[in-house]
Amino acid sequence: MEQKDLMLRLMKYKRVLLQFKSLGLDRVYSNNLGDALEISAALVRKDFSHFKIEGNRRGGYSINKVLGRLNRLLGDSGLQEIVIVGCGNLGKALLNHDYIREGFRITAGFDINPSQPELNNIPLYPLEILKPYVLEHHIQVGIISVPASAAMQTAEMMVNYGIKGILNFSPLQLKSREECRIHNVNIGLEIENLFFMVNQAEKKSNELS
Amino acid sequence: MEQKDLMLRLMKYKRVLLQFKSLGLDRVYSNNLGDALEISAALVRKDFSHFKIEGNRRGGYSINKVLGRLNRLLGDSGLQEIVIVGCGNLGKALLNHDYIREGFRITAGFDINPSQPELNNIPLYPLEILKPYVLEHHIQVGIISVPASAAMQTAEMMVNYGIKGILNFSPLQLKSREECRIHNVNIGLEIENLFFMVNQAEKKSNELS
DNA sequence: TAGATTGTTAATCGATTAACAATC
DNA sequence: TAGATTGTTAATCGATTAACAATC
Repeated sequence: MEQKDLMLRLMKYKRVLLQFKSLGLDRVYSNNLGDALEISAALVRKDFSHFKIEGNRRGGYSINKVLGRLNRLLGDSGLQEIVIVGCGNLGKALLNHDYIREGFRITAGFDINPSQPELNNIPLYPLEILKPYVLEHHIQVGIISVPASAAMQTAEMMVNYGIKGILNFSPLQLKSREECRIHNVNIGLEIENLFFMVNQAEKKSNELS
Repeated sequence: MEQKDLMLRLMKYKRVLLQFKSLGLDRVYSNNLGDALEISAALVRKDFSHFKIEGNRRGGYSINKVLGRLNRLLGDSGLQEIVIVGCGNLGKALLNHDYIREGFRITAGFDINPSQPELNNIPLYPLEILKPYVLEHHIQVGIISVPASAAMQTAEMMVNYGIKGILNFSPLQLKSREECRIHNVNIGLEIENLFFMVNQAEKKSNELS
């Protein structure tokens, strides 16, 4: 959890700072960032000092300076290429979105049986092409949006072809391994969790009254 | 984090136990569950003992007994109804999935301009219908799958109509409030994070060689 | 019995926060 | 200077783990 949370925070700092900047601001205080991320100002300062991001004891932090440092830390590694395996509705939804601002670009979709040759200017290939494509383009990260029944073998394939990171949208929980990090986005679990918390909150407010 | 993580673990226990059961097993050991969830066996026992879920010092835990207890804890509250606001590709993808096994059901989709009257037997309504629908059906949880530009006002509406939990798929980070829990699923952030971790792992292996 | 697994205590570990001196 | 904010230390807090006695 630790390292992952910290890095997610750095990415969030970056996004918030870019927003502030686009609003015309030059400097921020630790408590501005704390408010935006819903964390304490102390934690912001701690994070920054951990990475030698320095501010001014009166004037807070220079947005540009912090952004520069964050880009170096997060690897301002240009536009990264990713692929999507599984071009049903979910895959198409992801293909339709423009992620370029977020630092990556979906360059191809794969499906056992693509319903169309391209979508949003991104080519859709049959699954057989995945291996040569990944090898040729040195793809490091991919998205799985196939049905649960195909998820395991899809992941297997992707790992075999050398993919190092997978975002898995299938309901099947996949395990990370040494050679490949897998993040599971389990929509059902999230909803179930929301219901639980909502019910909790209700119980609590009933107790009070 | 604390409570939320614990509850997510309980849900994962439940899912894994259901799988084990469907495989014909009767009993499990703490280390089976630990392996499945990628946590330590000690944590499993701790969680169980915290909720007075008892096992047998030699024979592990009875799957049925644990499941019974988990259902009571998690609120085996029948099939819950949820709605989706935003029926573009992502919304359609979610509408197409059958979540009944996961304990809830999407009963309606809403869009400023629905492209079709129904999908997967679920009616799609224009946004004006959202308010009466939510009130009449006592909807507690909803999904936001609208573009970033519409996300904030969509959430505002939903909260006003009395929705208590939102799963937000738009790239705009929304804040939870007292009256309504919001979970953000930020795909861009997840991918960015994967790239970071992949690069980290690479660096580390380069250092070793 | 011998062996294995639970249940629980105490130890560890790490993340977060409080608080305040340094300083702009 | 007076006031405000950083940078950092020490304290807190809570989650996780190690370890082992209890016991099936």
